Amino acid sequence: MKNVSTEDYLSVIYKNQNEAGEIKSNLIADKLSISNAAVTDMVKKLSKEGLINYTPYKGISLTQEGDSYAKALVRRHRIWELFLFQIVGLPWEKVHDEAEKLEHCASDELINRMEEMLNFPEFDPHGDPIPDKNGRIPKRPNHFPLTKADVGAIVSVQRVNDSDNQFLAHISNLGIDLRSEIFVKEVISYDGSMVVECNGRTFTISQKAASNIFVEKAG
Amino acid sequence: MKNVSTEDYLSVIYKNQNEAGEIKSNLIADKLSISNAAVTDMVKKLSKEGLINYTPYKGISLTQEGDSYAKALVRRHRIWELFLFQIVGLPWEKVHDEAEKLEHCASDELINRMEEMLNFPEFDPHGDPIPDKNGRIPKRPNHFPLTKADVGAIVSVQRVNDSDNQFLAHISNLGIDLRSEIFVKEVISYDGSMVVECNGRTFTISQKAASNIFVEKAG
DNA sequence: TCTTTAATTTAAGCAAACTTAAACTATTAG
DNA sequence: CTAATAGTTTAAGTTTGCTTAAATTAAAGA
Ligand SMILES: [Mn+2]
Ligand SMILES: [Mn+2]
Ligand SMILES: [Mn+2]
Ligand SMILES: [Mn+2]
Repeated sequence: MKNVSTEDYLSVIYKNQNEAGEIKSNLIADKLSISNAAVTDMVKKLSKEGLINYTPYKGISLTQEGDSYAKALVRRHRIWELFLFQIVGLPWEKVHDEAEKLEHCASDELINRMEEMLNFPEFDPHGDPIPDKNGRIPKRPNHFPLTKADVGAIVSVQRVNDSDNQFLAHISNLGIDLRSEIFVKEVISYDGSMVVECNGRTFTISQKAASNIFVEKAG
Repeated sequence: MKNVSTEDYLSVIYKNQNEAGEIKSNLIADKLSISNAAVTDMVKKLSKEGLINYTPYKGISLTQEGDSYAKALVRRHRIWELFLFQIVGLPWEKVHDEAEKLEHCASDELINRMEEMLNFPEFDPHGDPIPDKNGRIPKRPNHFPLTKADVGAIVSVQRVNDSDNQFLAHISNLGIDLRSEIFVKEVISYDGSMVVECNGRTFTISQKAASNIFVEKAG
């Protein structure tokens, strides 16, 4: 097992790489709240350790080894999140920060045991996929932001953006949960907010919030 | 919350202080597997931070503040241990090492939630007391090593030494658990080993093992 | 193409927590 | 009471991961 710092770099790279698998050093610095110079330093070390590909002034990307290490970290993180949510009963806006630390300090045995307790789940409390022991990532039907749903449609929540705790607490408060069904009654053209019905209650949801909720057409 | 290193020092001091509340720098170095020089360094810092009392060449002891911080750490550690044992189902020889890391990275909220799930327990899986939120430590009836039990006596296990995982796995294998009742049938004077009955099975237990099992007379 | 700007790297330095080796104190034995 | 020894501290140096400021490279606009 690598140290916490190394793990944080790998997981930031993994989560923020573009479609081509590349990331700017800039973005890493941003996400970790450190200077660019520190990133350059560390990136050299990670490269020497064979975890990333790096050519100065060009790009940064994960090697095979770095990628599978990062995938294992994401796995740990999401299993912790689901465990805290489902077994311990923490609300979904609190599990991420907790998991951010716990992911670095549980043995594989404990992670696997929790996975078993949770019955080998495919998705975390925010709807993000959990890689299995072999690094396989569950696929999911296409989903799109709630803002793209048509008036009159009934959709079901598949995933929510887990990067803003206030947002999570907010929609949870409105009664929106993973797998909730939402009936789109009206879209206010002025500001893009939506009038929806969910769990028998009708309320308005802002465009900003709706854009962070991902849904599929309800069958 | 202090950093991991500081926490490790405090908890080693707490757990290894003598009756007068003092500890040799020697012992700290030993327990943390680092040099004496490193301990001297750190001990100065902790002293400056008001967590320990320190006079060069004399003694090291916890201040009020250091003591209550250490107590909170022990609380975290033991709640984690019991949680892993009872809720997650890890065997008692595995919970200590896991808790050793987890104790540094769960929020108070999570610890308190686990405590609640466990119904405000008083003792960890090895029979060690769990300080409550206010630092109060549950008292327990007198207990003594199994080696001191008389032939013919029936005793119940109150606590086991949690510092050796092999020992824990061994006695667990023999069927000895916390609160097990043990009937002392015979003591072999040659090597001090004991023939005992526990859960209907009769077997021999070495003096070494028996000396790490603490019991009280069964009522 | 040349110049301006933005992104990135290099240089120099710092703090934390270690190390080994040497110097110092305290304790204990003769 | 002195000398040997055990325990502790100081000195000097290392590694890791960071900082700011200066230099370099790449990209974009005129
Ligand atoms: Mn998360
Ligand atoms: Mn998540
Ligand atoms: Mn323990
Ligand atoms: Mn214990």
